[in-house]
Amino acid sequence: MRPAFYDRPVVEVARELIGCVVSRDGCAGVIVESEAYHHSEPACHAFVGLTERTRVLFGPPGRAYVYRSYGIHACLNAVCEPPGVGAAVLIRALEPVEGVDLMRARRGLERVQDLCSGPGKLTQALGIWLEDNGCDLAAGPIVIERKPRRWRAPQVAASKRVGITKATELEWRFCAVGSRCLSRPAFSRA
DNA sequence: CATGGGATTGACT
DNA sequence: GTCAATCCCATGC
Repeated sequence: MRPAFYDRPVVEVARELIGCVVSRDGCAGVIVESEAYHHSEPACHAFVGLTERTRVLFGPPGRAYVYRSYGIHACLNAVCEPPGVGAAVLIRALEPVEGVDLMRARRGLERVQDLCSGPGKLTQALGIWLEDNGCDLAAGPIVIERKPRRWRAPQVAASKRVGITKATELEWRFCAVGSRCLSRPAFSRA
């Protein structure tokens, strides 16, 4: 989508990204899990302010923020809200729809539900790495597009974010109810 | 300049 | 259930 889609409150964008499609170089998947992060709360990388690492987070909406996690993995975010506001949606899980065999080769696994069911897994499956940091999500190489018809109105559950130690009370995680490709089961409903 | 800690995953007890 | 891998960044001395 165009930058205007992302130029809104990050929690709103996180919810609406459920059902949208992420693609890169022939591999694609439907977003089934997302989380919102905002510079006003300490779980967000942008909480520390503008640094070299957070430059993209504070930049224009509609760009990819890709960072290294635990020294090993890459995680993909969509930057939201106007320039000067550090906010992004972490893409946590996809349901594979295209390029499944290439994803299997990259992951070294067979089962479709194991290919993209986690933030580090989906970047490996799609070939996303740190070089993609800052790329325009409308122009690529990583592209996010509107929902396919069958995903028009997925039932979405809200719950607490996963894997963080600060601001754990916020229910800023969103899941497509019933998907078998979530990183963890969805709990509460919204 | 040294150090600690991750928005995780997969292998192992 | 526990735990190591691995490295960049932010913090503190």
